[in-house]
Amino acid sequence: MFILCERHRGGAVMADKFLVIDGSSLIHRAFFALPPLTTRQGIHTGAVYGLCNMLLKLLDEVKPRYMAVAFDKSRKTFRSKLYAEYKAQRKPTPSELSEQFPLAMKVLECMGIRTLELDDYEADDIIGTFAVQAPPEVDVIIVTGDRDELQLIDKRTKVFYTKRGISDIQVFDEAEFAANYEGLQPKQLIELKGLMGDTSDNIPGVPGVGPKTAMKLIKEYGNVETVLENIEKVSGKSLKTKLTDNKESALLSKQLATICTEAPVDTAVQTYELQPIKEEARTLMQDLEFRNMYERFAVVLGGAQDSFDLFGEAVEQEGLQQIAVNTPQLAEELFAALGKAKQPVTVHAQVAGQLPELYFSSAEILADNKIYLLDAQSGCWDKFDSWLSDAGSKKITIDSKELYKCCLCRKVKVQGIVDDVALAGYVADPGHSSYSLEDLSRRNLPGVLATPCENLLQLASKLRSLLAEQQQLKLYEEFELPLAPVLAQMEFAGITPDKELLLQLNEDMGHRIAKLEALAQEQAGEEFNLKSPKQLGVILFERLQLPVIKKTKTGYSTDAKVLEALEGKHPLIATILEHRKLAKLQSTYLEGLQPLINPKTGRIHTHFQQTVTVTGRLSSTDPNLQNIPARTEESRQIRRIFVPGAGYDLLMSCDYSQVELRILACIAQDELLLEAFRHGQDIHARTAAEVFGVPLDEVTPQMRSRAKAVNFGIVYGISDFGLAKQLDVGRKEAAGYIASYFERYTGVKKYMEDIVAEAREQGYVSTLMGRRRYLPEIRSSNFNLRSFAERTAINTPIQGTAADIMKKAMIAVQRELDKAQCKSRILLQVHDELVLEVTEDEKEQVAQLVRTAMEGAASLDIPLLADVNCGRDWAETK
DNA sequence: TTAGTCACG
DNA sequence: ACGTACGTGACTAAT
Repeated sequence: MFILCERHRGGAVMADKFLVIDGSSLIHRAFFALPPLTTRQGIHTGAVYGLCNMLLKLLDEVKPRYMAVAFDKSRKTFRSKLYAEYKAQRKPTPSELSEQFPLAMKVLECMGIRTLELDDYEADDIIGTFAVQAPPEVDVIIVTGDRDELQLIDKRTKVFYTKRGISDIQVFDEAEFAANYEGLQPKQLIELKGLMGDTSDNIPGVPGVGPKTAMKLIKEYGNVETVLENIEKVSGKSLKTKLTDNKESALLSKQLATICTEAPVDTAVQTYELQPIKEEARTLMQDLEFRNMYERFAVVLGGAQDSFDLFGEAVEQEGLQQIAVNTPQLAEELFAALGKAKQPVTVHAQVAGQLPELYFSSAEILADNKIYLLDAQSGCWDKFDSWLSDAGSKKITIDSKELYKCCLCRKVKVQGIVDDVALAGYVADPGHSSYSLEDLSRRNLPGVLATPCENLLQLASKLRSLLAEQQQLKLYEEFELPLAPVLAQMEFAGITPDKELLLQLNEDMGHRIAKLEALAQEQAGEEFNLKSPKQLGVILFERLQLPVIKKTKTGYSTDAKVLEALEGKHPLIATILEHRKLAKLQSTYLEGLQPLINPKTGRIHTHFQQTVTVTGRLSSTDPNLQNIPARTEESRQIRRIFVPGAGYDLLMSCDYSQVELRILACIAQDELLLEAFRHGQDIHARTAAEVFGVPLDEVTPQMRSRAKAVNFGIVYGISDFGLAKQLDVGRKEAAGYIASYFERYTGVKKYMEDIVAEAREQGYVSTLMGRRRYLPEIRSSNFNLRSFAERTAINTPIQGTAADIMKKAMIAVQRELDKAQCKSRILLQVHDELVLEVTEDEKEQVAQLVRTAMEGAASLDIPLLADVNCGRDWAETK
């Protein structure tokens, strides 16, 4: 979402960062530190691969606005230095190393990152020039494996120095430098070098003066010149002689060690601004066999990503003209073409860098061998807003949510999207892992690989007829298609975190974890990584000889169940359990959420995936806001982080009460279950009464909790083993519960048998709304596979129907909010819960509206119930 | 990249 | 006589 990713400009909160990389020293480091990776053609790529990985990390962490990579042009001294290392380490030859430089430069340039080299200058000098001449409002960060460059540190210039290898970075600013160099100024580094010299750089210095003496002298006199003026005051006769005899050498050495800050390079910082990655980089990465590298860069730099492959390729292959709409004439031309289109127009939205782009095509436009590209910077976009929001102008797309979002940035509500082929493909068969244009075309248009526009048009018509055949058109048109704009609104809105609280909780958690770590080391009697199940296994089961309860494929199991069983046998166990819990909370929720707070909006914009799950549920990623802790009081504190944003007063949580069991009752037509719900009974207590054969008012809390587990188990496709494990009772006892359950709930029992038989016959199961899931393995002769498919057959109609109902509810809630022109809005969906942001004055109205919409989303034989709660944070809404 | 672990409904 | 609850995503270590 470009508008949200846009950098702060003017009145910036943070200064722009200029990342200046010493390509030579890093390649050198990487070359010797990393495994000698080669391609099939025998090209050494290890060092460049390492450099790329490092850049990715830097881009991600530093988020620079500008970047340049400097290389040494004259590499003679460099080479001789390398040869010694080569002899010592038996690594690839220096000539192979020198080949790394042009390769690295090629890769960087291909990605759109500027590289620099200059005759008669070293990388140092180029870097020094940037450090001094970059505009004062820019922060400069130098990344290097060369300690000399520490002399460039000043208020706005930091050095990331790579210690051994390239992954271990030490950050030097003025304070860190002082701490490492006994209080010297960074600029005094050259004075040190002037006296002690540097053999690897052929700087002679004063023979016989090493780091210790040099440091002492410079600390006392400040610079080489003053030292030389005061030779007679220096203690030690031989030192006096050495200094006297090497005055010239000392002064020359100082000069040699001084990095030039006036190299003739282009210092106009704008020309180093990072750009979205160029498409050519993809091919080069493939040639070099760098897996995922292009995509990883595309993520940090921006640029076309996967689902658009086909567009890019087709444009080239077919010799189509891609027309960037950036003049009023071209805008007029496109506008006319859109007006003339008899068939729907295909629109593809994507975010390149920070800007949304729309690609337009249609059968007619294609006949002219054209594709139009419109971006937000062109100044022509306004003209198309009305077309985009005109319901009569039919549009076909893939990923309509992205299109909605791109236009929401401009406050335009897109209408007239008649097809989203990804959603169509997903409804037709939700079992695939990808619904990209390429994969959809491969699966549904065998042998036809045309232009993206043609593929979209063909896919839309083909999938439509398939859906009609499968009686899924309604599901597609009335559930999935209209849900997309609702999700777009939710993602666009995002949810506000209380950043202060987040940092506070993180700090507290950090202290608690540190204490536990120390305690664990003490209790174990040795140091080990608590986060490593493997190391922990060795400690527990070999050193401490604790009984092995469970094994995994690779060794001992150390999961919470196992640890709980061992609790009490050794004090370490309790420490580990506590540490695990806290470390999880910290890394996933406290640390993990921070980078996902959008700097522009200050909010967290999750992504709701509409084509991921096999059951029809949504999923949430980057971050996953559907698994924020809730189950224990302590972990629920994390939910306090989520608060109403500016202009809102409360969060409102609306959740369905027992949807899945209600749905089970209806699908199974089980009289007992239906009756329980009709009478509004506590469903788990009622189940307990039935299973344990006692009157409702004699059900104990333990009986109720067991019955609750039975109810869950039923929905999952119960087994005595699973239930026994869950309840921590014997298998026979669990089997007994199940038997008595089925004795009472005969409708449920029959449903389970029938649905498995139906799945076997048809090859799929369906939800009440006709959503299908194919289960080919239900006919497998492999017991495991078949059993799994059978449990799935039982669960999917229940989970899937619940998902369908929630989708319908969301569409209704959004419609009603819009109709009533409410400011309040939906932010999150957590399977059976909606979270909204509301204003105090709309509170009652919205509560009423949401409850009505949710409870009316389906008419079953029994009523649906939704509970509504408000609070000043998410934890309070329970 | 995979396996283990654990957060949610 | 098989070996097991359904559906997700993120983080970490180790390959």
